[in-house]
Amino acid sequence: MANIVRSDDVRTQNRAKIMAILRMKGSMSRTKLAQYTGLSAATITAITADLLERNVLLRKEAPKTTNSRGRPRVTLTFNPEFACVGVIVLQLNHIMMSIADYQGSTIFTDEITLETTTISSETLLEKLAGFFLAGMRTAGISTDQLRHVAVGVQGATDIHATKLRWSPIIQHQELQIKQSLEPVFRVPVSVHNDCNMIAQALRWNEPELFHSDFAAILLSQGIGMGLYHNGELVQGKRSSATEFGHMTYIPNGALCRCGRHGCIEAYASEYAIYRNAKMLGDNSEPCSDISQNDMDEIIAQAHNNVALAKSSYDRAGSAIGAGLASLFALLDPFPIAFVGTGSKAKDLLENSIRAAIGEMPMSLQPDEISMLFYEDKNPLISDGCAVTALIEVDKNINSNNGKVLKIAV
Amino acid sequence: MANIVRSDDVRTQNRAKIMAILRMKGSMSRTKLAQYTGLSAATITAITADLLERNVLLRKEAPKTTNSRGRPRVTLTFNPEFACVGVIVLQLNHIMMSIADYQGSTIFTDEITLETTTISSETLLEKLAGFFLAGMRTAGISTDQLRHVAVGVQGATDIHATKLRWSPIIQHQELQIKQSLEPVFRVPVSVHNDCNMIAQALRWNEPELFHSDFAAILLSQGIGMGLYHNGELVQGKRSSATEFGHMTYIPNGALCRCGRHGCIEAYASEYAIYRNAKMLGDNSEPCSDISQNDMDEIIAQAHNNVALAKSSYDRAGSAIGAGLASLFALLDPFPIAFVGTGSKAKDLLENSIRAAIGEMPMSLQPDEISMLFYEDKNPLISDGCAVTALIEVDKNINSNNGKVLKIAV
DNA sequence: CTCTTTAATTCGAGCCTCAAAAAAAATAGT
DNA sequence: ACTATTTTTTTTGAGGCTCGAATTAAAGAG
Repeated sequence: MANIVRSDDVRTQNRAKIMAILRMKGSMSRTKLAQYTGLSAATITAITADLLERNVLLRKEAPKTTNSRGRPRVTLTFNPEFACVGVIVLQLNHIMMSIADYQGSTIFTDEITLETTTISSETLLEKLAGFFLAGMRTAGISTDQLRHVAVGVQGATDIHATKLRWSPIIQHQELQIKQSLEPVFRVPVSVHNDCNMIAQALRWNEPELFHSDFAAILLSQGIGMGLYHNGELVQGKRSSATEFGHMTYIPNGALCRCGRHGCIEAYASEYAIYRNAKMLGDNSEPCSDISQNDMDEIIAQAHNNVALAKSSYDRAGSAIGAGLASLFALLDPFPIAFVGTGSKAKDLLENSIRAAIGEMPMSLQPDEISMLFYEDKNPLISDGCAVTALIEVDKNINSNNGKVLKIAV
Repeated sequence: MANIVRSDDVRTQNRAKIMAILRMKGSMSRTKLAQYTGLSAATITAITADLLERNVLLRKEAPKTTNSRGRPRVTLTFNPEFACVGVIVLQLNHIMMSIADYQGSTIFTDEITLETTTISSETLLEKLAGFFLAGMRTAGISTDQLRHVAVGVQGATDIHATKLRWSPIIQHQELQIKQSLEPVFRVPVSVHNDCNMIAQALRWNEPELFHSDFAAILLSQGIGMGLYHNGELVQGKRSSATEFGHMTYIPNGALCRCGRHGCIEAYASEYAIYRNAKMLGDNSEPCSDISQNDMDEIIAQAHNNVALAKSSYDRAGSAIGAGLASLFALLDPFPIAFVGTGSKAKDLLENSIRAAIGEMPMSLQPDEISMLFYEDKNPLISDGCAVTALIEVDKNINSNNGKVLKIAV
């Protein structure tokens, strides 16, 4: 139900609208803002004057290319120096970090490897914090400028973006990331599923293709999904993740990493393709450390028409296609982005995916469904986290009237 | 993006909130309204004064049971005579209609049978209109009082609630219900999927059990679903229906009524259970006219441990359970209402459904999932339509400042 | 150096909500 | 019967917000 509306809620809403448009478009003049928002010029002046005074926005030097008559428009942008945000991406045996200014430009980035599976929760959290702070120091950025840190993780997070509920990359459950990092960073920390961050990044980078309704499917060790429906991220009731990989493909079928049988992941993930191509049997224990070389080799075999390799990819495609068919039955068809090393096998997968989707009940042609492939997931995850962090800062500025939100120690 | 912009939008929002609470609770005093909405007493007075003057609300004679001190509270309700709404439910060979007053009490109801499958679209639409208007005359209600007609149909409607896109009960596609009935009734007409109406009714009747996140699954000739997630009805991008029955259960499995193979419906609908129990084969043409007697007989056999009958129901339960497991992987587990004659077999289905849901990856116990069974679908569909129609009228009063919206001929 | 054009700002009107004060309508007590 | 008390509702004035109209600012055109 819509919330109570007071007079100053109107201002908050409209300011949010202006900031959101500016975030999306980068920069814009007041007149254009009035057109986009539908607000009057007077209101735009009032709101932007406030934001300019508070140093949130900046008057940008006009390009002056337009040789038209009249008073020139003044372009407004976010002030890059107003704040900065941090990104930490936690993956199997790998941590990335980056720092972006308030305009969204990355100003520093670093990564390290470390054994995530054997390490204790406490040590892992200490490492995360230490590695990020080291990056801040190297980049020469004072912690005073930091306003938010978004953490992207492989695994299921909770709906409130506070913790990692379950993940294949760590042994113990319930990694309380927000709770333990906030006292260190002294700014709000949020925790997000990597696939959702990929979807966020795609939505940001290619709004014409991916906006209201689309899915990003991550093909790697596991199978993940970030799904937007009606312009909103689809999340569970408690957990963040739309666990596409754990939808049922074959009842009582192949053994999945999650312990159940017949999940899509048990047919379409790297370990599933690997064990099928190596004839290890559908109920053999999922391998967690398959090298990229191993996978490349299977792809090469498939390209050379080695039957077993080819059929392994066919099976993976069929599993993904069947899952998509089910999803399309629920929400109608939408475009899909396949992300991650698995999409190196684009040509091996696409046909069987389309075949398995088959004809939709509503006589929708399968060819209408657009599929795009992105091999490199990491820049997308980072970008998604950065955007998410910036949006959080924007929200904060808006609701707290620009007061810097710091966490008490 | 949220859209509150102007000062009067604030009023519209807050008035909507008051009306929604009053709709839900039936009646309430101004003081209680202030508590529930969080608005100040002054604002409640202003808004309700306006609604009282426009005859939308009514001062209800106080029950006077409370022998407390102080000025007695005046209870406010919707004025039953302010308007009335119509309901038409279109099913296989069957039409129901009813009329409800503005408070939601049903004041007239009627039904007829007619061959929906053989009739032409034009004749069917004429029949619908004629039957409803005849009901209005019999009930002695002037068409001036009518403010909205909600049509509930079996099949997929479009997202704008204007037409029936596809249905097993008619031969031709794209039945333009809104377009052809509005000129006759001269009030707005909306078209809704029956399962969504069932969900709406359950949400209304039992808000403690079914509110933000739940599904209603209709078990009858086909398998339908009305799904609420995060307090909102889940709909497709273009079509209304979450086609649970057409999610894939067994790839390339049994023949479904939709023409594809392996849908849940091809295992769990009446025709699926019937053809399995009668050993007609999974690819035999789906029967559309199985009598309730036939189904009752199979249920009786199953209760008498006839293996084939029992296994038919087991299989149906497994199909439904597998579908739910997939849905739970996407959205986390939620309570389910099983509705329709199929839920007569409650005891035969529940165990195999729960078994197929199995253990959820997030270590959620399957017993936590509450399942309720409702044999009689029709009152739920009617109630859902009535509530939907009333909400439409409320919206209209709110946005058009109470002016009666009539359709020009 | 003035005219025209376009952008941005200022100002008063009109809403809306809210808190505080006032009024209304009952019961309790003497 | 009459006053005090209690609770609900209304009235009143202040403050915030957006909007349209008028005004000011900052260019190019002639």
